[in-house]
Amino acid sequence: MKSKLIAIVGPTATGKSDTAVALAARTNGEIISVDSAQVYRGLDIGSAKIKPSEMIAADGTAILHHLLDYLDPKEDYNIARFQIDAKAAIEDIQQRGKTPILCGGSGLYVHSLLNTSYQLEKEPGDAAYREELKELAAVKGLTYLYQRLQEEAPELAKKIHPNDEKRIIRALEKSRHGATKAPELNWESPYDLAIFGLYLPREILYQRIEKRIDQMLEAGLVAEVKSLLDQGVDPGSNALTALGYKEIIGYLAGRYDLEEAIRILKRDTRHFAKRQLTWFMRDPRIIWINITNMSDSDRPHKKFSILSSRKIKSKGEYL
RNA sequence: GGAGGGGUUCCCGAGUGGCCAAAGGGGGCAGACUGUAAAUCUGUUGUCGACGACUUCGAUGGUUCGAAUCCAUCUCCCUCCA
Repeated sequence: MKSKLIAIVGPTATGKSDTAVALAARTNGEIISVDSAQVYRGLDIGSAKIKPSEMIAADGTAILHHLLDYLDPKEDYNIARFQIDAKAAIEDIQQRGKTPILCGGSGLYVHSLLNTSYQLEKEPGDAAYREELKELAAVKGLTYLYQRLQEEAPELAKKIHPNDEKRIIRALEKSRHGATKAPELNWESPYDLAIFGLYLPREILYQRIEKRIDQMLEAGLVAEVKSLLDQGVDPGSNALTALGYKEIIGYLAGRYDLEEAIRILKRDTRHFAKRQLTWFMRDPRIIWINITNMSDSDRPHKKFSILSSRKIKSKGEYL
């Protein structure tokens, strides 16, 4: 018998965090953040991390959050580590008799938890070899690497575009450790699963994104980035290449003015939201909820009542 | 008032007689995605009953078998001189 698990997904700026808190309060749940930027300490404003005060539900229940703020921004991170950490958190929550609620917008990370085909432990990483391949790409050209991949692991090469350096290198890395082909995608979940997607029409979504970015600026995003830099975090680090950070860094480095940085950040965030949408729309298990006509104040409640009463519109219905 | 430069597809910007529905970039839209994923990469972007047709390169008229490209007039913008 599979154990129960709830997930709240959707593009950025749709109010996933609030919804998850409201839901957790009613389901005796704890929240696991599925977000590649919010794992870092000090990335608060730009990553739109939930504040401690917001972790208290309307009825006063304090909701526990996992996988937030547990990494130094100087550390590198990856999906394999995330999978281990998140699975441990899920198990921990379940053992205490609570309901794990996944909440986040990193599509790949969500997949790695909810699809049995993601057996990352079978595909070890090889940092040294990766560096070597990067060198090779720079010296001999990407085409050379791609051809090498085609010879070594044609099945792997088939799924990768010749321009996609990161994936070519990773595939070569896998091939060296015995992989010959990519795993099949499936929608089989290890859990008794309910995934809810928060949906907003594109136009409204984009408005909310812009508004949220303006608020981040007001809340001191520039100062946050400066402080991270002052702490010696490398501008090219994993943490600082996140949205909201790399754009402000460009401004601080004098590559353009603040106005331009904001423009770029808004644009990049729109692009990101689209990618998130593309990712989640593929997943046939997601139950989509159109939250257009819910105001900010009643959103958590309404969202919750929709989720709990199961008066849910399916993807097909609202589209 | 005089001299010069320029108005190109959503935007920027190339194109100086046919190979131009028009390079390139941006933006938009769509997609991929299994150890950097808020990353990386791809496709598409005048209209249509669509291996063809139609409309487009400030406007109008002309030259030519053929024009975004040449000529004339008009119009708007920019620079310099007065």
